[in-house]
Amino acid sequence: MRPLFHPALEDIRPEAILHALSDPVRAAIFARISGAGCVEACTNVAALGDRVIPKSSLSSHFKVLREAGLIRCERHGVEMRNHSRCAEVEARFPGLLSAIMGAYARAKSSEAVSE
Amino acid sequence: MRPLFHPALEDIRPEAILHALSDPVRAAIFARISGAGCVEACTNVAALGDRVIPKSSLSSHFKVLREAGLIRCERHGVEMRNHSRCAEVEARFPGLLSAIMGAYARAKSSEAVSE
DNA sequence: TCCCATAGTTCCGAAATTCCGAACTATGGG
DNA sequence: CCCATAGTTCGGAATTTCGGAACTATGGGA
Repeated sequence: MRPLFHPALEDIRPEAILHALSDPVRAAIFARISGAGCVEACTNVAALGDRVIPKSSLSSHFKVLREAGLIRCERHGVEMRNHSRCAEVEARFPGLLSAIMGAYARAKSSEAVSE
Repeated sequence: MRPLFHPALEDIRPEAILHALSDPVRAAIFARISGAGCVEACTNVAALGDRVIPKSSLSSHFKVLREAGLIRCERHGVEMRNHSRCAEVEARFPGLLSAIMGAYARAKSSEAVSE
Protein backbone atom coordinates (compact mmCIF):
# COMPACT_ATOMS: atom_id res chain seq x y z
CA MET A 1 0.00 0.00 0.00
CA ARG A 2 1.69 3.16 -1.13
CA PRO A 3 1.38 6.22 1.06
CA LEU A 4 -1.56 8.52 0.42
CA PHE A 5 -1.14 11.84 -1.27
CA HIS A 6 -0.76 14.87 0.97
CA PRO A 7 -0.25 18.36 -0.39
CA ALA A 8 2.93 20.14 0.59
CA LEU A 9 2.39 23.04 2.94
CA GLU A 10 3.00 25.61 0.23
CA ASP A 11 0.47 23.94 -2.05
CA ILE A 12 -2.37 24.21 0.42
CA ARG A 13 -5.08 26.47 -0.94
CA PRO A 14 -7.50 28.57 1.08
CA GLU A 15 -10.45 27.63 -1.11
CA ALA A 16 -9.77 23.95 -0.46
CA ILE A 17 -9.69 24.52 3.29
CA LEU A 18 -12.89 26.56 3.21
CA HIS A 19 -14.62 24.04 1.03
CA ALA A 20 -13.54 21.16 3.25
CA LEU A 21 -14.74 22.89 6.41
CA SER A 22 -17.93 24.30 4.88
CA ASP A 23 -19.50 20.91 5.46
CA PRO A 24 -20.57 20.61 9.12
CA VAL A 25 -19.90 16.88 9.12
CA ARG A 26 -16.32 17.38 7.96
CA ALA A 27 -15.87 20.26 10.37
CA ALA A 28 -17.03 17.99 13.20
CA ILE A 29 -14.63 15.26 12.10
CA PHE A 30 -11.80 17.75 11.93
CA ALA A 31 -12.68 19.13 15.36
CA ARG A 32 -12.46 15.64 16.79
CA ILE A 33 -9.17 14.89 15.16
CA SER A 34 -7.73 18.19 16.31
CA GLY A 35 -9.10 17.89 19.80
CA ALA A 36 -8.79 14.27 20.77
CA GLY A 37 -5.06 13.77 20.82
CA CYS A 38 -4.86 14.15 17.05
CA VAL A 39 -5.60 10.51 16.36
CA GLU A 40 -8.84 9.05 15.15
CA ALA A 41 -9.96 6.04 13.17
CA CYS A 42 -12.68 6.07 10.55
CA THR A 43 -15.31 3.92 12.19
CA ASN A 44 -14.95 5.81 15.44
CA VAL A 45 -16.70 8.79 13.91
CA ALA A 46 -19.46 6.79 12.23
CA ALA A 47 -22.03 8.39 14.49
CA LEU A 48 -21.55 12.13 14.74
CA GLY A 49 -24.26 13.75 16.75
CA ASP A 50 -27.43 11.83 15.96
CA ARG A 51 -26.71 11.05 12.34
CA VAL A 52 -25.15 7.79 11.18
CA ILE A 53 -22.80 8.42 8.33
CA PRO A 54 -22.20 5.60 5.86
CA LYS A 55 -18.59 4.57 5.65
CA SER A 56 -18.29 5.32 1.96
CA SER A 57 -19.26 8.90 2.77
CA LEU A 58 -16.83 8.98 5.66
CA SER A 59 -14.08 7.74 3.42
CA SER A 60 -14.63 10.56 0.98
CA HIS A 61 -14.88 13.12 3.80
CA PHE A 62 -11.48 12.01 5.05
CA LYS A 63 -10.15 12.25 1.53
CA VAL A 64 -11.39 15.81 1.17
CA LEU A 65 -9.83 16.81 4.48
CA ARG A 66 -6.57 15.12 3.55
CA GLU A 67 -6.34 16.65 0.09
CA ALA A 68 -7.16 20.07 1.49
CA GLY A 69 -4.08 19.68 3.68
CA LEU A 70 -5.98 19.65 6.94
CA ILE A 71 -5.09 16.16 8.11
CA ARG A 72 -2.35 13.63 7.65
CA CYS A 73 -3.39 9.99 7.31
CA GLU A 74 -1.30 6.91 7.74
CA ARG A 75 -2.12 3.29 7.94
CA HIS A 76 -1.28 1.42 11.12
CA GLY A 77 -2.08 -2.20 10.57
CA VAL A 78 -5.68 -2.52 9.58
CA GLU A 79 -6.73 0.90 10.71
CA MET A 80 -6.02 4.47 9.79
CA ARG A 81 -4.56 7.16 12.03
CA ASN A 82 -5.44 10.71 11.27
CA HIS A 83 -3.42 13.59 12.58
CA SER A 84 -4.37 17.20 12.36
CA ARG A 85 -2.02 19.47 10.43
CA CYS A 86 -3.17 22.43 12.50
CA ALA A 87 0.28 23.62 13.41
CA GLU A 88 1.49 23.59 9.82
CA VAL A 89 -1.61 25.33 8.50
CA GLU A 90 -1.36 27.87 11.29
CA ALA A 91 2.13 28.72 10.10
CA ARG A 92 0.93 29.35 6.57
CA PHE A 93 -2.46 30.92 7.32
CA PRO A 94 -2.25 32.44 10.77
CA GLY A 95 -5.47 32.43 12.75
CA LEU A 96 -7.50 30.73 10.06
CA LEU A 97 -8.30 27.41 11.66
CA SER A 98 -8.89 28.77 15.13
CA ALA A 99 -11.26 31.41 13.74
CA ILE A 100 -13.20 28.81 11.77
CA MET A 101 -13.47 26.31 14.58
CA GLY A 102 -14.27 29.13 16.97
CA ALA A 103 -17.09 30.24 14.66
CA TYR A 104 -18.61 26.77 14.68
CA ALA A 105 -18.35 26.60 18.45
CA ARG A 106 -19.97 30.00 18.74
CA ALA A 107 -22.82 29.07 16.40
CA LYS A 108 -23.41 25.84 18.27
CA SER A 109 -23.63 27.53 21.64
CA SER A 110 -25.95 30.26 20.35
CA GLU A 111 -28.34 27.82 18.73
CA ALA A 112 -28.62 26.02 22.05
CA VAL A 113 -30.35 29.02 23.60
CA SER A 114 -32.27 30.66 20.74
CA GLU A 115 -33.50 27.94 18.39
CA MET B 1 -39.71 46.02 -5.54
CA ARG B 2 -39.69 44.55 -2.10
CA PRO B 3 -36.41 44.51 -0.21
CA LEU B 4 -34.20 41.49 -0.60
CA PHE B 5 -33.87 38.92 2.14
CA HIS B 6 -30.94 39.32 4.51
CA PRO B 7 -30.35 36.96 7.41
CA ALA B 8 -30.33 38.47 10.88
CA LEU B 9 -26.92 38.52 12.50
CA GLU B 10 -27.78 35.69 14.87
CA ASP B 11 -28.98 33.52 11.98
CA ILE B 12 -25.69 33.71 10.11
CA ARG B 13 -24.13 30.28 9.91
CA PRO B 14 -20.43 29.50 9.69
CA GLU B 15 -20.97 26.85 7.03
CA ALA B 16 -22.75 29.38 4.83
CA ILE B 17 -19.89 31.84 5.17
CA LEU B 18 -17.28 29.20 4.42
CA HIS B 19 -19.24 27.91 1.48
CA ALA B 20 -19.71 31.40 0.08
CA LEU B 21 -16.04 32.24 0.38
CA SER B 22 -14.77 28.84 -0.76
CA ASP B 23 -15.32 30.03 -4.31
CA PRO B 24 -12.41 32.24 -5.40
CA VAL B 25 -14.68 34.34 -7.61
CA ARG B 26 -17.00 35.12 -4.73
CA ALA B 27 -14.06 35.72 -2.43
CA ALA B 28 -12.70 38.23 -4.94
CA ILE B 29 -16.06 39.95 -5.20
CA PHE B 30 -16.30 40.13 -1.44
CA ALA B 31 -12.77 41.47 -1.17
CA ARG B 32 -13.67 44.25 -3.56
CA ILE B 33 -16.84 45.14 -1.76
CA SER B 34 -15.05 45.15 1.57
CA GLY B 35 -12.09 47.08 0.30
CA ALA B 36 -13.45 49.65 -2.09
CA GLY B 37 -15.52 51.81 0.19
CA CYS B 38 -18.06 49.04 0.71
CA VAL B 39 -20.02 49.88 -2.44
CA GLU B 40 -20.01 48.03 -5.69
CA ALA B 41 -22.37 47.46 -8.57
CA CYS B 42 -22.84 44.17 -10.34
CA THR B 43 -21.49 44.97 -13.79
CA ASN B 44 -18.42 46.59 -12.29
CA VAL B 45 -17.09 43.20 -11.35
CA ALA B 46 -17.93 41.53 -14.64
CA ALA B 47 -14.25 41.07 -15.37
CA LEU B 48 -12.39 39.75 -12.36
CA GLY B 49 -8.81 39.01 -13.15
CA ASP B 50 -8.78 37.68 -16.71
CA ARG B 51 -12.06 35.84 -16.65
CA VAL B 52 -15.33 37.36 -17.88
CA ILE B 53 -18.18 36.24 -15.68
CA PRO B 54 -21.66 36.12 -17.21
CA LYS B 55 -24.11 38.31 -15.42
CA SER B 56 -26.45 35.47 -14.55
CA SER B 57 -23.57 33.86 -12.68
CA LEU B 58 -22.71 37.15 -11.03
CA SER B 59 -26.29 37.55 -9.94
CA SER B 60 -26.25 34.20 -8.20
CA HIS B 61 -22.84 34.88 -6.65
CA PHE B 62 -24.24 38.05 -5.11
CA LYS B 63 -27.23 36.11 -3.91
CA VAL B 64 -25.01 33.53 -2.20
CA LEU B 65 -22.98 36.25 -0.50
CA ARG B 66 -26.12 38.04 0.59
CA GLU B 67 -27.86 34.96 1.96
CA ALA B 68 -24.71 33.94 3.79
CA GLY B 69 -24.92 37.28 5.57
CA LEU B 70 -21.71 38.66 4.13
CA ILE B 71 -23.15 41.60 2.21
CA ARG B 72 -26.14 43.87 2.31
CA CYS B 73 -27.73 44.79 -1.02
CA GLU B 74 -30.05 47.63 -1.78
CA ARG B 75 -31.36 49.08 -4.95
CA HIS B 76 -30.49 52.67 -5.81
CA GLY B 77 -32.30 53.59 -8.93
CA VAL B 78 -31.38 51.18 -11.64
CA GLU B 79 -28.34 49.80 -9.95
CA MET B 80 -27.51 47.80 -6.87
CA ARG B 81 -25.30 48.88 -4.01
CA ASN B 82 -23.57 46.22 -2.05
CA HIS B 83 -22.18 46.85 1.38
CA SER B 84 -20.00 44.51 3.31
CA ARG B 85 -21.36 43.28 6.64
CA CYS B 86 -17.80 42.80 7.90
CA ALA B 87 -18.30 44.66 11.13
CA GLU B 88 -21.42 42.73 12.06
CA VAL B 89 -19.89 39.38 11.20
CA GLU B 90 -16.76 40.33 13.11
CA ALA B 91 -18.89 40.88 16.19
CA ARG B 92 -20.44 37.44 15.92
CA PHE B 93 -17.40 35.49 14.67
CA PRO B 94 -14.32 37.37 15.79
CA GLY B 95 -11.33 37.12 13.50
CA LEU B 96 -13.06 34.93 10.94
CA LEU B 97 -13.25 37.21 7.95
CA SER B 98 -9.85 38.78 8.41
CA ALA B 99 -8.27 35.32 8.70
CA ILE B 100 -10.01 34.12 5.54
CA MET B 101 -9.22 37.17 3.48
CA GLY B 102 -5.69 37.14 4.86
CA ALA B 103 -5.31 33.53 3.78
CA TYR B 104 -6.34 34.37 0.23
CA ALA B 105 -3.92 37.29 0.16
CA ARG B 106 -1.17 35.07 1.48
CA ALA B 107 -1.84 32.36 -1.11
CA LYS B 108 -1.90 34.89 -3.90
CA SER B 109 1.42 36.41 -2.92
CA SER B 110 3.08 33.02 -2.52
CA GLU B 111 1.91 31.77 -5.90
CA ALA B 112 3.46 34.83 -7.50
CA VAL B 113 6.93 33.63 -6.59
CA SER B 114 6.72 29.83 -6.71
CA GLU B 115 4.24 28.85 -9.40
C1' DT C 1 -46.81 59.48 -22.14
C1' DC C 2 -44.23 56.18 -24.55
C1' DC C 3 -40.07 54.16 -25.72
C1' DC C 4 -35.49 52.97 -25.01
C1' DA C 5 -31.17 51.76 -22.50
C1' DT C 6 -29.17 49.84 -18.63
C1' DA C 7 -29.00 46.69 -14.41
C1' DG C 8 -30.30 42.70 -12.68
C1' DT C 9 -33.28 38.35 -12.11
C1' DT C 10 -35.38 34.15 -13.62
C1' DC C 11 -35.71 30.11 -16.30
C1' DC C 12 -33.98 25.96 -17.93
C1' DG C 13 -30.98 22.48 -19.87
C1' DA C 14 -26.13 20.85 -19.57
C1' DA C 15 -22.22 19.87 -16.75
C1' DA C 16 -20.17 18.96 -12.43
C1' DT C 17 -20.46 17.44 -7.70
C1' DT C 18 -22.24 14.86 -3.82
C1' DC C 19 -24.38 10.99 -1.69
C1' DC C 20 -24.51 6.27 -0.34
C1' DG C 21 -25.29 1.15 -1.04
C1' DA C 22 -22.85 -2.72 -2.83
C1' DA C 23 -18.86 -4.85 -4.24
C1' DC C 24 -14.09 -4.91 -3.72
C1' DT C 25 -9.19 -4.61 -1.51
C1' DA C 26 -5.85 -4.62 2.26
C1' DT C 27 -4.13 -6.14 6.61
C1' DG C 28 -3.56 -9.01 10.63
C1' DG C 29 -5.10 -12.92 13.57
C1' DG C 30 -6.08 -17.62 14.35
C1' DC D 1 -5.51 -20.59 4.39
C1' DC D 2 -9.50 -18.42 5.80
C1' DC D 3 -11.95 -15.12 8.22
C1' DA D 4 -13.00 -10.56 10.32
C1' DT D 5 -12.36 -5.86 10.32
C1' DA D 6 -11.10 -1.21 8.13
C1' DG D 7 -11.32 1.29 4.38
C1' DT D 8 -11.66 2.24 -0.86
C1' DT D 9 -13.82 2.12 -5.29
C1' DC D 10 -17.67 1.86 -8.34
C1' DG D 11 -21.91 3.39 -10.20
C1' DG D 12 -26.33 5.41 -10.44
C1' DA D 13 -29.50 8.78 -8.32
C1' DA D 14 -30.05 13.29 -6.34
C1' DT D 15 -28.41 17.82 -5.80
C1' DT D 16 -25.82 21.85 -7.07
C1' DT D 17 -23.57 24.91 -10.27
C1' DC D 18 -22.95 27.16 -14.70
C1' DG D 19 -24.36 30.25 -18.26
C1' DG D 20 -27.18 31.69 -22.40
C1' DA D 21 -31.63 33.59 -23.49
C1' DA D 22 -35.65 35.68 -22.18
C1' DC D 23 -37.74 38.52 -18.90
C1' DT D 24 -38.49 42.47 -15.34
C1' DA D 25 -37.51 46.89 -13.12
C1' DT D 26 -36.05 51.55 -13.08
C1' DG D 27 -34.97 56.05 -14.86
C1' DG D 28 -34.04 59.21 -18.72
C1' DG D 29 -35.31 61.44 -22.40
C1' DA D 30 -38.32 63.00 -26.73
